[in-house]
Amino acid sequence: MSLSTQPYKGARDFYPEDKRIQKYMFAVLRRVVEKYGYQEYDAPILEPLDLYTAKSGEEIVNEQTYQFEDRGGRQVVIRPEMTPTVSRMVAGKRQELAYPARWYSIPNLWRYERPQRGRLREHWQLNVDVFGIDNVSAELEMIQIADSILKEYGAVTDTYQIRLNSRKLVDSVLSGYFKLDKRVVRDLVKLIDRMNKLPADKFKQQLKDLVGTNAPQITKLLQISDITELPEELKELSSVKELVNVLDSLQKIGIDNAVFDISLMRGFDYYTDIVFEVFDTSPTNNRSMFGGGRFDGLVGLFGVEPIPTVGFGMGDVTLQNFLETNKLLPDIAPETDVAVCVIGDNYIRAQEVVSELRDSGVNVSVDSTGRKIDKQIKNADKQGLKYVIFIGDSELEQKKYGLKDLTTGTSQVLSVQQIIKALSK
RNA sequence: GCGGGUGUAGCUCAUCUGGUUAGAGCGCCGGGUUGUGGUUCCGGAGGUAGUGGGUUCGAUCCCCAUCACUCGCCCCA
Repeated sequence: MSLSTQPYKGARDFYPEDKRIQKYMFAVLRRVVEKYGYQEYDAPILEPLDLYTAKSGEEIVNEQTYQFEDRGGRQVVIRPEMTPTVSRMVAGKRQELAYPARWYSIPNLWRYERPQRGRLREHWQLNVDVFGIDNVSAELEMIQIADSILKEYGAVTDTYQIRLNSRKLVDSVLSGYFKLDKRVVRDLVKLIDRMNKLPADKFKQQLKDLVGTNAPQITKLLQISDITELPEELKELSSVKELVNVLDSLQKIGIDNAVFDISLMRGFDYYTDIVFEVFDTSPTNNRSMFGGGRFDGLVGLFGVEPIPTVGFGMGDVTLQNFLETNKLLPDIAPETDVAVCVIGDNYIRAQEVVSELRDSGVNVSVDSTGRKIDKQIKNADKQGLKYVIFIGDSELEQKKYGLKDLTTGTSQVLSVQQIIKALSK
């Protein structure tokens, strides 16, 4: 029986060509987020179990996380999300942080479930959070960042859609306006969340079972596509006014693909107010690429005064699907700039030239195999390198070396300094 | 956790309703005389058909189990 070469179920190996793509994707994320004044943090991949049981649903923690008992008898979880961790960190230094605190991270997260398109067991997720802002400028900034990220990749606005809703609004409507029982509200929220996945008649039936005579009115409400279509009495709610404010502001700063979606719920209980998601509009990736919202209560779970927080997360798997579908991933060159073909027994003598190149910031790999030149060139080409340099007896004597561009097939004979110049542009 | 699909060479796939030594393209390796790849020509290696069991004179093909991949459901961080 031989060992399998496959990576663990639902997790990916990153061969150099894959890692290059990831590096590119993350570089864009970091660049944009840092432009907005966010600072990077990190934390351990392991957390104590009760960090999650304190605030998430039982099922998620018990059935969808990797847990174990460590040698000291502690219940440990491999982090399935970053939000509890960052809340923990902020709570821990609550007194000494400068607010608003703008933080980001790109952690790898694990969840135990069946892999499918856009959803693996291990993924990386950009987490962007701002702590200490209690007005909608924070929500606005989050959406602006999300939008900037996609634009930085070269995405055009009709390939994605930003959807907004408000937990407060939904709550006011269902418990206030329709006077529904708390338990009914909770079930209804879950049902609405699945609205677009259920067949229309099935949804209708379940809705009727849940809310009885209110069904026609709720159905009507769910069909609203623009926030101005809400009944007049609801428009007076502060939650509605805030949403209108955000939507208007987005228009003003040039983001015109944001819409109100009263059916948008998001799975987590910890959201307290405005929530948003960015959807990939291509039919092959019918998923939200990222989502977030306001969760003012989390930091307070650690026994300190609560801090208003808005944040969002964005997974690398759905993002990569989006980028691939829209052909937004460039060809990414390897880290190595040039391969040196050593001709004859000159490996040691070539070192001086190689060092000079490296000292000038050129990434150089040296073929020390001693095999024929055509093999050496072929190998460099296969690795995706753009240049090779030939170093043999005559070159070392004349201190001039052949520089060959493998993409064009042309070559020049140059001094080391000239090579450095040629490679630096 | 539940359901559908798939599993033949490194990769993409053939093997026509079960029938003798399972094929192709690409890739890989070697060569076309000694210091320049990608084209072309010649040659070559490589598969116990995911794994285990069953039916059959005979199984890549049918049945069961199992594993993996994949799509969807549940759930969604």
